[in-house]
Amino acid sequence: MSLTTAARVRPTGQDHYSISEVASYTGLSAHTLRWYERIGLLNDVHRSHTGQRLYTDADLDWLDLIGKLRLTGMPVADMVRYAELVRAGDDTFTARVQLFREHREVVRQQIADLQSTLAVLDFKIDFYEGAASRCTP
Amino acid sequence: MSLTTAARVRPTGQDHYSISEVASYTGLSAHTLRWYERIGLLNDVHRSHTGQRLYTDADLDWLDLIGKLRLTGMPVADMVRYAELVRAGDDTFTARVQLFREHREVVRQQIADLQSTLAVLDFKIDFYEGAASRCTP
DNA sequence: TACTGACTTGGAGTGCACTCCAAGCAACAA
DNA sequence: TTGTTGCTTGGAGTGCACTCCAAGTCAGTA
Repeated sequence: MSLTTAARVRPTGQDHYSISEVASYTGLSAHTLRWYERIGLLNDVHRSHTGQRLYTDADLDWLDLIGKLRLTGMPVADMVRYAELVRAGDDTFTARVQLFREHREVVRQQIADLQSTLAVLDFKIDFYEGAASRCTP
Repeated sequence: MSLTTAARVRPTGQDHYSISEVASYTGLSAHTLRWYERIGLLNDVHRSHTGQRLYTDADLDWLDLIGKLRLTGMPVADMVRYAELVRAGDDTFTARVQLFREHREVVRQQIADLQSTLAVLDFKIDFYEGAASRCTP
């Protein structure tokens, strides 16, 4: 759910990255990157003359955003929907902002839920520590 | 991920609730409640003379806790592990508190991730609204 | 030339957390 | 007596998000 041990550095600013460089940067597997492309979550990636994928900085920016949304539990289908809106052009600004507004509420609710759970965890930990200290005074 | 339209009220304080009452209270389905019991996430539930489940207030308390942990994305297997520790008795206090400490860090990281996403969403929404207001001044 | 390693594909497989199904039983209403 | 409702079971099915596989291509090195 969090960072991997990958480098997470954009290799050189060369604006064309191999799939393994992108995998290492994003923490996604090469499999997943190809799958994202297949389902339309990523625009068709440029190819070298031998057919290998060359990702651009714009692709990495997009993957950064997707990664954030994914961390919030947004379903892949919803992210694909957003990708389609972006591809459809500037007429979809209203739809996009609405999608984000709705998702912002979801995220706020999640934060509230997590904070309430955090309170419970704190309480439980205090309880168990209190019990332990009473057992070993 | 959040509340359903269910009642979410403990019916009467009668200390024995049918599976459908518990389903309505917790927002889980009756299927899921039986499944939780089967996998050991819930202790064996008391039965009526006809074999129907009668949940106690203690069961509801437990389900409240499980629900909190579930909201934080704790895997069911980990929750089962905790349930086993509780069943194993007071010798497992240390293990339990360690489990909670570790999970607390996970939850804190999730909150941080969500807040960073929230900032991105705010930025995107401001951007799209700015663009919209420039188009329709 | 032979090998290694990184890449390509479509389709099949995996793990998780449910979710449903078919068949059956008990209590109650018309 | 005949429904209807609500419950029971083990096992099979579902949807999601990957994850892997087999067979093949290409570039670079020994």
